[in-house]
Amino acid sequence: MATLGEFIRRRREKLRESDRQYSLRQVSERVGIEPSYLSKVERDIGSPPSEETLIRIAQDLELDVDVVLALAGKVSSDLQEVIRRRPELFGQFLRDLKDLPDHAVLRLVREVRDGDW
Amino acid sequence: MATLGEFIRRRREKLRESDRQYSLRQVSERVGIEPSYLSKVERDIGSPPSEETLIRIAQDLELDVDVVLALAGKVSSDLQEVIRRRPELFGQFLRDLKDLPDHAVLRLVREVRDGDW
DNA sequence: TGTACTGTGTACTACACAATACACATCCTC
DNA sequence: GAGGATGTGTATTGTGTAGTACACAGTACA
Repeated sequence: MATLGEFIRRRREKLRESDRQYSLRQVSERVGIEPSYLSKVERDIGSPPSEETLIRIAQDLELDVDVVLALAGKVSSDLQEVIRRRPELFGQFLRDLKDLPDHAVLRLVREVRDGDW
Repeated sequence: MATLGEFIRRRREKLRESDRQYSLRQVSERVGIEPSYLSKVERDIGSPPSEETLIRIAQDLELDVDVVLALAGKVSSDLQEVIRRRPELFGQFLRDLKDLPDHAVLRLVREVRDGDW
């Protein structure tokens, strides 16, 4: 798995092949941070940006927010909120799901979506 | 719902009715923090303790760790880890479950526990 | 060939977090 | 009524977070 910095840099350079708007400076300007800071982020120097900044970066580069946050060692605050509202329920549930293979979890996902809840 | 401080204080005073070992000072000593700090925590003054400290408090008072962390606005780092390992999968899943009533989630919990996974 | 843009290095900073240290007044209880 | 235990007020602190500011060297291109 890539680091946060590698992941962002690769994506930005990919987008830049077909669109000059994706230089480090232009992205940093749209996102609202200093170019030197984005440069550091892309080289994994220092602590990763805040959740808000990571979300803006992910959006500008059309990346999955949860994946970007995960690479930064974070969990989106709205997901945390889901757990905090019912800590016993979701705490236990997640620990039960922890080691289930993807396909088993996906089966549950489909069940919830199709079911008559 | 009670605040973190109220919740801890009530529990400690309850335990203390039948066991003098649960004075603020004695709990703080077992937990490894200053009495004045625990006093502030119980009165919701300042920012809540770190995850590690909250876990030790919860264990000393025999409280559910996830509930105590939730009252402090936190989510246990091992639960966060579960999400960070598979952010797309669990991100979507949790958002799907967000508004499901308890009984429906419990049905899923039982399914996972009893099922042939 | 200069000017405009590229990414990067160094120094600095404001703020929040997670506490400690210690004195103080009050209360049991023997 | 003396000594220890109880909870609390005030001041202070070290560490990490999340950046900014700005100068600098290399590259592109017109």
